[in-house]
Amino acid sequence: MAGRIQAELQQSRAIGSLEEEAYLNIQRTANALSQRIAELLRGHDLTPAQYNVLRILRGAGERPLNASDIAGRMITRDPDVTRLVDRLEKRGLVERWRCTEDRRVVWTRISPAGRELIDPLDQAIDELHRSLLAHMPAEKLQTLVELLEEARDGA
Amino acid sequence: MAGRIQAELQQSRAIGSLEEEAYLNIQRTANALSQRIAELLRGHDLTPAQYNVLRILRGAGERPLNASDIAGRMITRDPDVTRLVDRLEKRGLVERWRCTEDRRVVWTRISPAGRELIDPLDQAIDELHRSLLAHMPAEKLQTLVELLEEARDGA
DNA sequence: TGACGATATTCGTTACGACGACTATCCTTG
DNA sequence: CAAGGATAGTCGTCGTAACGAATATCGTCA
Repeated sequence: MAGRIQAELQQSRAIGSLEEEAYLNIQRTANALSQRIAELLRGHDLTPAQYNVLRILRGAGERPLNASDIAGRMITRDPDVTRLVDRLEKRGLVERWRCTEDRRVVWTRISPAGRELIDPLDQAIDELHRSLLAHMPAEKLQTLVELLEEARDGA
Repeated sequence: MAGRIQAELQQSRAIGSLEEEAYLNIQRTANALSQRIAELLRGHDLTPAQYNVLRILRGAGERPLNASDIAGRMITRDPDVTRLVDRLEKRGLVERWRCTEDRRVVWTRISPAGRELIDPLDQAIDELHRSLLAHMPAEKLQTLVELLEEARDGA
């Protein structure tokens, strides 16, 4: 019967596998949640990627990081980090200088202005994270985390 | 003790809430899985968004869709559909013509070439979807789907 | 020392997705 | 029928993320 309907609609994949349904649900959920984060950050003229870089740099404290370090802590490739940090430097949120011992590397460090921008944001982001999933009991969240980790094992 | 370490590293949010952990896991998993899909499609010179549009159009059969229809079935906004379909038209994968009754709307339909491109792809995509999550029993996938749906309820 | 491979970054390009603004067309309503 | 609002689509712009290629520098080893 389902096959009949599928043939008529010419949508042979309309009713997909459980695996596909899981895939689509992961994508939709990731999208819905990240939009809310982006929305909050937009009010402070930051994109999620920029906020992410600033947090990574702040996490390193006074110790500067190079592009590969930053890329390694994100999912991003080195080439993209350059331009991402370019924009942050242009706004004075990070400082960059070339390493004198190894002139190939460029050190990057968060600036005081960068800190001033993201420090007050932490609490808001943390609260948003919590509130987005506050309707779920901890036990379910724990299960969700475990299932997602397991899901990634195959990819 | 944990607070001590956090203070030293200046990473006050490094050890986040369970909600944040869930959020990050959703993002990472979505990313890991969609990369594999994109990889497969790249071999056929299609992006995920393009494949998505073509499947939507094929699903409509002979009946053409306008930009709002297409946008409504994706997460995408109307303005972006225009250019997305522009590229598909340039490659002859879709046909577009202006509606005569209401000259504001532009009908879009998948072309024979478009069908020929995606028809053989369906099986490969379906198999990839399955194989990416094949290591998880159906029961866990079902739980995952339910938890993700519940997670979205808050956003 | 000089050639060669490895490493770190930058540059060029394309596509996507978000924002807003603009145009064309239709529809209503006075 | 004309004015104004609604609708459908397009255009301009930016930032991100992917690809590959190019450049600069370093380290090694013959």
